[in-house]
Amino acid sequence: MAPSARERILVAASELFYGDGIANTGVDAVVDRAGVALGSVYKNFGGKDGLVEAYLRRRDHLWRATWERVAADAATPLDRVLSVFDALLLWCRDQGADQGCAHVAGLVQLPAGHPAVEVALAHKDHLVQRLAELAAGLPAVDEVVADVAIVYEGVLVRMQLGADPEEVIPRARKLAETAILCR
Amino acid sequence: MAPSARERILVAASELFYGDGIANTGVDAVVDRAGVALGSVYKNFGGKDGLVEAYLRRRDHLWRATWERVAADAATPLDRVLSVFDALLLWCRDQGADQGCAHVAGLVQLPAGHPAVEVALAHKDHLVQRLAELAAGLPAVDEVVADVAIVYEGVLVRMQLGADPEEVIPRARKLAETAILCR
DNA sequence: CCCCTGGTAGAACGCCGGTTCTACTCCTAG
DNA sequence: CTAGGAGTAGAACCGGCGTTCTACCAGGGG
Repeated sequence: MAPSARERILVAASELFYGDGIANTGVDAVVDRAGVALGSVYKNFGGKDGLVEAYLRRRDHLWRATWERVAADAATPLDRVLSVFDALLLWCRDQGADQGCAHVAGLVQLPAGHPAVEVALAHKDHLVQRLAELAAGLPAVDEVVADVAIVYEGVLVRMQLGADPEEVIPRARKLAETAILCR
Repeated sequence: MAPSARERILVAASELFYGDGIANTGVDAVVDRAGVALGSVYKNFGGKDGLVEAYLRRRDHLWRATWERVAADAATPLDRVLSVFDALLLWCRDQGADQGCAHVAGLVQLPAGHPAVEVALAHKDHLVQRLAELAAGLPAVDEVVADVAIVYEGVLVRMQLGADPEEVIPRARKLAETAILCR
């Protein structure tokens, strides 16, 4: 069956908010791209703020799913922490990440107090939280997580600046690995 | 003598654009904070776009100056590449960087084709360019630069997410160092 | 059969913010 | 002394965009 208006809106918003920026994307543009009535946006999300929040929430959901799928295949604690990079490469191959992290971008663009801000912060909290769980078994877990988090955020920005995912993500993985091993 | 209106505007714009976001900061807000007439903004910068461009240009200028000052004190090629982190720590201590990199933020917020976009890109070009020059003498310069760039961008994002500069910058420096040495 | 839910279509409102304009003041170089 | 550049103060314009409202339509469960 045809996807619901809600889903179509969310997909269109995702592409536009991520590609052109949140402030630069009008509700009208989302409506046009989704091929949907303006009212449907307000029926489903209550307004642009709600739409932005749902957009980040959905992206968070999708990311966690692909990461978990990849992490499940990792055997050792080392491979498990480094699975963020494998998941990221997978993510880039079918979604692209040439605008960096949508949640960091959200934090930059949204005014303090915007409902979507806490979603973005929760996304990042979850990142280090989950990294710590996956690193269990390694010595100095906190140190490892802090290092991996730096490299992870860094590679996202580098891609935003035009770096090739296929080249830079493996490099980041290696970088994080030697940081963990050569301590 | 009292600073010129142009300078006052630039300082106020810097604080507001960086702290609250570019799109979220109206020209009026800049005018109020600078204690200046609205006309002075348009006399000096031609409009908000020009002001944004000048804001990023000035920040680029300031950053290069502090980096060069720090880099000049480094004796070995290793210390020279790693001087970005020393400079960053210095920068954070008197300007703060709790919103991450202003140029990356600019790229996220500004529509494609905005005059300030090329300023931001030039800033990042210069970063890797200068890193390569400073790394001269080390084996595999390109690899080193790519790694350091990742770590540098990463630590900026981590600070934006609330990490303490005094803790995370030294960690990033160490991280980059072991990446270079344990190759 | 009917009503409720979800969706459509389009007009209209209202505000915010970037921009422009005019008139006035102060200071300094020539 | 004076002309011009820099700055001020404030009003006014206007376009974009988020939001609201009304009227209408399809379908499925009670």
